[in-house]
Amino acid sequence: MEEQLSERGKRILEAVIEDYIATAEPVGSRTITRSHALALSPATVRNVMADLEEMGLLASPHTSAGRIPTDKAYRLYVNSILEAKQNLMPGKRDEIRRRCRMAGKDPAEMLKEASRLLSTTSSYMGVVMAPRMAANVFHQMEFVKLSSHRILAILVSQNGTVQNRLLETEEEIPQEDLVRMANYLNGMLQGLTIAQVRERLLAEMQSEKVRYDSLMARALALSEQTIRTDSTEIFLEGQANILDQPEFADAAKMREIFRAFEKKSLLLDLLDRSMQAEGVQIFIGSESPLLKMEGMSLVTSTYLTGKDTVGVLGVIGPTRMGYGRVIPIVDYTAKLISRLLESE
Amino acid sequence: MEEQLSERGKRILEAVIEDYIATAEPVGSRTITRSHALALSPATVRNVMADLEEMGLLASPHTSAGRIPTDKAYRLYVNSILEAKQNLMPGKRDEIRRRCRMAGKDPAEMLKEASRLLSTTSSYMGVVMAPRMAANVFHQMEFVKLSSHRILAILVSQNGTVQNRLLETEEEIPQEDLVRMANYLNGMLQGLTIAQVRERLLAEMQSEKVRYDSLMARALALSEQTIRTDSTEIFLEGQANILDQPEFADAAKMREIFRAFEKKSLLLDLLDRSMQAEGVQIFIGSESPLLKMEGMSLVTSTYLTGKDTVGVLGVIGPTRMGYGRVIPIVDYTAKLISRLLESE
DNA sequence: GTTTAGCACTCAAAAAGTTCGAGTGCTAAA
DNA sequence: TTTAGCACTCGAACTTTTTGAGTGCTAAAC
Repeated sequence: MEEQLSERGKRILEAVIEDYIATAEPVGSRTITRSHALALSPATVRNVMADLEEMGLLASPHTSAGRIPTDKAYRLYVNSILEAKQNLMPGKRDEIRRRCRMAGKDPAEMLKEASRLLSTTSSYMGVVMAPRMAANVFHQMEFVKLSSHRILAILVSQNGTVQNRLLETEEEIPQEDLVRMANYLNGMLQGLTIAQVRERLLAEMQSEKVRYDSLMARALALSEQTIRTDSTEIFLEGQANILDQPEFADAAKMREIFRAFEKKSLLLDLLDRSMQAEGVQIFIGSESPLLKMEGMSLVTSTYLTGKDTVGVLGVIGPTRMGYGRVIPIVDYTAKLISRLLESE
Repeated sequence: MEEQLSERGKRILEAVIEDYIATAEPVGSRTITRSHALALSPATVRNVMADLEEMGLLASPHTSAGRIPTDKAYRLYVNSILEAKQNLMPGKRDEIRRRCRMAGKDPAEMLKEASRLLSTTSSYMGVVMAPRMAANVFHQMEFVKLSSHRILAILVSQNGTVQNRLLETEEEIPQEDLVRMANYLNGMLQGLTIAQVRERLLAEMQSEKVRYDSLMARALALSEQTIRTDSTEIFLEGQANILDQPEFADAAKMREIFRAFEKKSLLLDLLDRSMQAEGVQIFIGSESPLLKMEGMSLVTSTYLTGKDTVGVLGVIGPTRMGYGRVIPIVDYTAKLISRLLESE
């Protein structure tokens, strides 16, 4: 634990990590001297590896197997990549752009597409969390009368996000009233964020003047119902990709993982956390608070859809993940999506 | 193949199927005499089983194993269940109703919820195909101006289905014009189905009078863009459930299945087919045209969301599925959804 | 003082060999 | 027609053996 990491140690550690990422097999001293042009004999490498093991950077599954990197080693490795700030290979960049057919899609669809994009280009799972509705800017509200007692409420945000809700009313409300209600609300709520809208509606419902205007009261009630829910959407795509990872080959583990991701609330926690900081962030295996994330890592980046509306997207894969490849993909995709979504 | 199925043969076949459904293990003559109160010795059962095998209803994986039912046997079995028209256990019925919290949801969300419902109550996969948009009845169209060159088009069907599309315009269109355009279109398209709307728009775009009214022309163009796509949505839920099925325990098979369902087009074909006929339909393993469906069966039923709008929902599980349980679930859910969705 | 060759040792995985028992088909008696 | 009896089959599960990649240590080489 004490000793400082020498330059040579660093190179060997890197070699182990890269080999392990490539093969998913414990890496032996021999393999390393062959694949990575180090002018060292296996014996020397062995010595160094023993040191690395002592430092908690490598572990051996059993005596006569090679070494595998620990989470601590991955962390070191990833940090050095992040520092280097590698650029995305131009080929990949083109691929991403090409696959990114977003024309005419509304934001929700675009995010789903982005998730799919992340999953196919990384060949792991893509995940995108939509910005909290609360941060969106109110643009317009509309009440569409479907039949005598059914009204469809449509809430449009400035960035094009649409939320609708089907409302059943006790008494029939005439069409003109619906229009007047919408006008009244649209005037009142212009330019507020959805969170502010919510407050404003509640405040307004308390106020004196509303007491005597049943139309307004009703308008407030309806809009309040519409805006009440704020379920953050998460788009998780490419789950089948993780089936290809040898570390999850056994059925029990697979099941566990799929079950874990079925409850999106876990994921939500994690993504929420990575929304705190800007830019690319990485959670490696045990660093994540999700027990079920054992053996998995998450590479995320924040993206913007407007001034204050920030969402998170990223890639989930095995801890043994091609970080060098994935990090730029996530980074670039986040920027691309920000560009495409930012209200002009 | 020749011989007719005797009453006794039928009972034994049924016993084999039910045991196999319960255990997923080949069923031996012994087991049957024990579990199903047949006053017969194993030897007799063996004789009968040999006959059944000859008829192509049973198969043995190898000499010293029990027998498993063939798809042909399942077909026979399922038909007899369908004839019997079992009712859903009242407990299950309550469970379904209770879990079915649909208040305030728009149709798309309700269908997704229904799919989840099917999956949890059956413990297989739930699948719901939304009715083709084309069959929906046009109710209203709305253009919301988001910024100078971005317009959000919202298309509302009579049943509450909403479809929106983000449009970029070359030149800025003033708000009043958007309102006039919407009014013009809404007047023209009232009460038509979406399919008819599409035709009508195209026809109108050809007509003389539009040539000289650029506003109308633009209105038509925008609405045509909005309505152009008709991607049928499919909601597939509970995929993790099939991981619990012993027959898919091995990783390769799982992967194959997940991959197959990732492309929803395959599923679409199959569901489209089952939309031809009314009521509960069953596709057993090899009967399905999907090669990948090997070992899987599909129980579907049509549902209605209006007069002519028909969708399909159902359960996908292993061929070795509890049909007696699943069929009533699917049947009842279809009816429930029809009731909830039918425009009052 | 590193570095490396050499060597005994370890241990999982693969291969080969055993045992076990559920299940069969056939025959002959009930 | 049914059933008891019995020899036979064959995969699953368990054991044993073999194999070889990999290790740690020691002592010689640089």
